[in-house]
Amino acid sequence: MKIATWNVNSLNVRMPHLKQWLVEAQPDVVGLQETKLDDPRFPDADIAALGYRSVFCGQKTYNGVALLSRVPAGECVVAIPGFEDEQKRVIAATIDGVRVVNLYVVNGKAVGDPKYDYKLRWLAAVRDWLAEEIRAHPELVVLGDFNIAPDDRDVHDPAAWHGKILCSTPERDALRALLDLGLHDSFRLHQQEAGHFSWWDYRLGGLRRNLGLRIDLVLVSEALRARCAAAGIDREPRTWERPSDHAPAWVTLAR
DNA sequence: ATGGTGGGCGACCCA
Repeated sequence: MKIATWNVNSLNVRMPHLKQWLVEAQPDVVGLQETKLDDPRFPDADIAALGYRSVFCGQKTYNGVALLSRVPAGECVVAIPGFEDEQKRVIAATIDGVRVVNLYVVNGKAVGDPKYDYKLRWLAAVRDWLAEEIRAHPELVVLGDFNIAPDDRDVHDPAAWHGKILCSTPERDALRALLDLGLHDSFRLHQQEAGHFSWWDYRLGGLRRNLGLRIDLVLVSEALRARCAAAGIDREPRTWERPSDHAPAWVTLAR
């Protein structure tokens, strides 16, 4: 079972990319972020033609998340319980017996910005929610655009990024609090090397100069850890014409 | 040099 995450930065623009990548990568489950489509505009028929069911929770212009799956998704949840939030950033469902939570974590803009405070409050609410989810569903995958680079190996220039947005200690502590629920960064179960990234800024020739961060993660619960056979990042779609600024990240779970 | 590119929308906001 191959499970992936991809921030597509507008599903309208990126449908051709998504199609090509689905054919090539053959994932069983995909969490999408930044679809930027309200629900009536979600292209579920086009995606069904590619062999995937869709559940989705979107809004116009900003945010928007979806889960695509080969088999039907059940028990779908589209908000953090008990947390007032206008922004469509979460969708969870049970697929083939695995609970999958797809997050589009708040970017935060800059340390100290009001959006940064919202990011930390949002992550605290997610932590409380996931504590309940992992209790109810021990076989849990939490994936998405976390907008946090877990440690300095995940940053092209740790000195330049030190303390900055996506790398600050409170953000990393908030991610740590999620991992402390009993989740593992699947990529680091298989790869310890620095310099593997999932996002490159459109500006400054970010991809060409490899000015990247690894902020797109697939976390697996302890109960799934032994089944986690491989993990990786598909850099290639980032090199295609008119790409998303993010690359897909994935994990395969053995039966 | 506090820049730059991209998406969506509608003449700025978000990343």
